[in-house]
Amino acid sequence: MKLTSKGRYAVMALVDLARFDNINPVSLRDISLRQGISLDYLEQIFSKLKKNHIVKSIRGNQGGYVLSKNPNDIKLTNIFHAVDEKVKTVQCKKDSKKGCNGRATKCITHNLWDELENHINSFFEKKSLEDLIQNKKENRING
Amino acid sequence: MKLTSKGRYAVMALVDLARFDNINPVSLRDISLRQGISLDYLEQIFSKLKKNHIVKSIRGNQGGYVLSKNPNDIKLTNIFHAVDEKVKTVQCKKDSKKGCNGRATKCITHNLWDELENHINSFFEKKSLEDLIQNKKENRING
DNA sequence: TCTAAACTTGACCATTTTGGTCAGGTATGT
DNA sequence: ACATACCTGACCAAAATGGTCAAGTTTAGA
Ligand code: FES
Ligand code: FES
Repeated sequence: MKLTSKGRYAVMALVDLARFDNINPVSLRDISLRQGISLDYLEQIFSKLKKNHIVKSIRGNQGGYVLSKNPNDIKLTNIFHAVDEKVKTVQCKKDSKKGCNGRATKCITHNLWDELENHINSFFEKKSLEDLIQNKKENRING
Repeated sequence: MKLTSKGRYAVMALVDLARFDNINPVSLRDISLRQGISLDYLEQIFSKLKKNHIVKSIRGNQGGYVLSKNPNDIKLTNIFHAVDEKVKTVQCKKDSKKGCNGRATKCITHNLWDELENHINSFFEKKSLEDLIQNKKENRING
């Protein structure tokens, strides 16, 4: 079970973006340099974030991206959903009665994996971008 | 983030095994047929389970595998650890002060991923094989 | 108006991981 | 002796990952 870089980068980039308080658009180039993420890869990620209305783009010189919502309204769930980072504990479809590999029934551990999936998703539903900035501020005060 | 088949199969197979109450050894062939898992693949998995003292093997005719501990003492953590199914939310080493991709410091979201990892692992530490058999029995009574 | 900065799109690709298969063994109960 | 079942290790195809590369389009500002 591992978290892919795409999901991790998406959150990192948005936290970086959120720190600038939406006053000026932030260029991907800046995020790329600060966070050490390939610019080309960031472009792929932000294209998806934009399609999912998490960020807005401002084209042209001095352009860049801004958050399109309040950081409190952007949950990790939304971000992960936008970049196709899904939690998958099973291979069989939820709505189907069939099991994995096309077997006739669900397997004996099926409930367990459902529980696990819910357990993980609940973490993503609770955390918002705001929480991550808060932590940042706390860290700055404490450190 | 997905759970690999290896981890899923390991748990499935052990639940199957645990249902037979350790009286007679259970052959991988039987588990393979009942659970729909390739025999050759099961052998790889059980080799690791054996090395980690989760099961014992009995060779020869009428041989097979038995649990080497009480189902209550076998947590999902132990099983996953045995088959190298790890939870990895980051790429950087925990003990190192360096960040991912060999960067000098940890990234701004590092704490978050640590939290996530702990959140997931806590699920695996709580659940034992016994819990899964219990559920099975309950299901049989209720259904 | 021209140009550089920055967004946009989509094809492409090397490496790694996954989820196995295959071909041989070896041990042991009957 | 022979069938059953464990054991070992090599091998492999397909998918996912984590990008790169090329060729644009849009717009601010000189
Ligand atoms: S997880 Fe799909 S059938 Fe059990
Ligand atoms: S996760 Fe490795 S540096 Fe942040």
